[in-house]
Amino acid sequence: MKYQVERLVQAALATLPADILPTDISPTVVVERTRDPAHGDFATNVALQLAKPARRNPRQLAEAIVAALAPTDLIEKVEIAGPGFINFHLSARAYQEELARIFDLGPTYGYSARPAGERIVVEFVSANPTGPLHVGHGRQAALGDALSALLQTQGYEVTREFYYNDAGVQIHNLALSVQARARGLKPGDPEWPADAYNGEYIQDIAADFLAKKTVHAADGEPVKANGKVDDLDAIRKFAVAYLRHEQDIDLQKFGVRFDVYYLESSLYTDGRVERTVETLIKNGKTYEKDGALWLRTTEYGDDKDRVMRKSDGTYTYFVPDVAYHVTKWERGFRRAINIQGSDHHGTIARVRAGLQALNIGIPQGYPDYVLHKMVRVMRDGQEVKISKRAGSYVTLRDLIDWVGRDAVRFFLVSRKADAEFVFDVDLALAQTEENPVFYVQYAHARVCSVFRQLAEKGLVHEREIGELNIARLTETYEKTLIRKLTAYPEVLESAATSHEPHQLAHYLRELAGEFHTYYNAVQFLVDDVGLRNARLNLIAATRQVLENGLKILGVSAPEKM
RNA sequence: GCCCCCGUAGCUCAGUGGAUAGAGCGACCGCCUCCUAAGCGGUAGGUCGCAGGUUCAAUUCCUGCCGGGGGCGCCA
Repeated sequence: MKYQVERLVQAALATLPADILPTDISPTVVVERTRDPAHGDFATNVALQLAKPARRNPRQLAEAIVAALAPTDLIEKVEIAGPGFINFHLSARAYQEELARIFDLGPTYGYSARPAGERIVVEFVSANPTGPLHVGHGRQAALGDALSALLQTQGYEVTREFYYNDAGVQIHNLALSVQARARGLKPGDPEWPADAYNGEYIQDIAADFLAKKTVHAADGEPVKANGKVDDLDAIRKFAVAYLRHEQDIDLQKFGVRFDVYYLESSLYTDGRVERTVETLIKNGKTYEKDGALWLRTTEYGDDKDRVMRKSDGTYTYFVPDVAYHVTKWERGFRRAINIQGSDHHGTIARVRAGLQALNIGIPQGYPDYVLHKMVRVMRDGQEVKISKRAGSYVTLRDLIDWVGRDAVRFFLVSRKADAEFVFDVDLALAQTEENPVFYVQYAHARVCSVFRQLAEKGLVHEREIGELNIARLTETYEKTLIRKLTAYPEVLESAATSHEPHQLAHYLRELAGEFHTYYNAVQFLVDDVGLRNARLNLIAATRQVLENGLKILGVSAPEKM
């Protein structure tokens, strides 16, 4: 709908004579939803924007624009208001057409009509296979999956990707930890390794290793333990497979699926890390100092150069990271979005610098990042900092067990990523008024209930009759609800392009609110067939939009509560 | 010291270069002979951290300061 108004204004501007609007001015028309319904449905400030360059009084200019608008039955009334805003009041017909689109498109209502077809990779979670997923990973999973779904509504072909840091020191420490547990040691013992992982899950892995069990991660081969305590390599393989499988279970419980698991170790085995380093050396972007190899990241805006190859001959973590991002580019992803904790923000400059220094045509801002702040968990009015299984942090599994998947997913995307988040377990558990998840789901269930009652009365919903009677939906709360419903495609576009899924969560909360108001104000199952079906159309459309929006967030839309 | 993010109602948070700054919770007052009261209506509550600047217009953009969080490793 917004587009239609935008195009209308644009066309009007194009027809203005040069003495009113000089031809060298090419304005970008911004049409917005009005905040106050008295100002109509949409408004543009284009006359105010143009007033200065055109050296004209804004109201005068607005009048000229309005006069040049092509006639259309989508708009009932155009007004000039305040200093020079142009307000558009849509016709009942415009709304009827939009409601019809909701029915016709169903689950795909709100999707962008433009077939972008561009491929984009969204990387998220990317947890080290050294322990259970924590609540921060949960925030990433909720954000990443919702953002991916949002991008899909805009026509992108999205790949959800998980990067496994299965090489490096932390994996070695994991193997040592399991080995120590297998030998009967525990944290605090004198022989317990210094950098070991202390969580209880290490004991579980050791026990299964000794019992010669088999584990199977989502995309790997089954790994059978040989039970030999001295075989550190076997322990490492088993422990990694074990923890990857554990993470698979958590993610599945959370309703998040990945298309690609990319293993850091593969970057070494297929020579990509070496090739990356060679290219950087060849391009003259490196130098030797103190027995280490350095990358001149300062040439690309970093505040100091960074070590690539340590004096012991191993690489620092960002080297495989650069090699990894080259594969994203080479796999045809012209856009890449990484979702990470804000504690990683310092690494962004390094990775981008490495990609630039390779000089293979990757643009400067590649990849994009969405950084999120920490999650703190409150329960019974106190912060929860530890869990039995992981030791030093609350796991995603704990959270899902406590409050259920729907609440966790909705809560974790309901705030801007860059704001700190306090997860209130008691609030999420409350199946009462103040819990936003239940509030939205309840709206959906209530519509379903109305249709069940309709069937019990032996009646059917007749859409065409409703459409003929849409003009009878004249109450304020009916108009407000229609307006809200038809804003849905704009919300999806905005949330997708700004990488902000929380916009959708807020929208759904508001939409549910408008519905509850409506529900309370009128009876739907009235004897008047025309009015009844007009109202049923409206709430059926509401149900559809609620369902579509919740699906994007990975939250269920129950028919009964 | 440097870099990034945040600072809006008692609390948790939305929002915007424009027309009276919003929601939920909490407080207070109302609403079930009626499709789920897990709901709805109303009242109260704000110098949008502080100070400058840009603009016809700043809570929104810029600069500085104050307060909170995170990051500044030959760790990942």
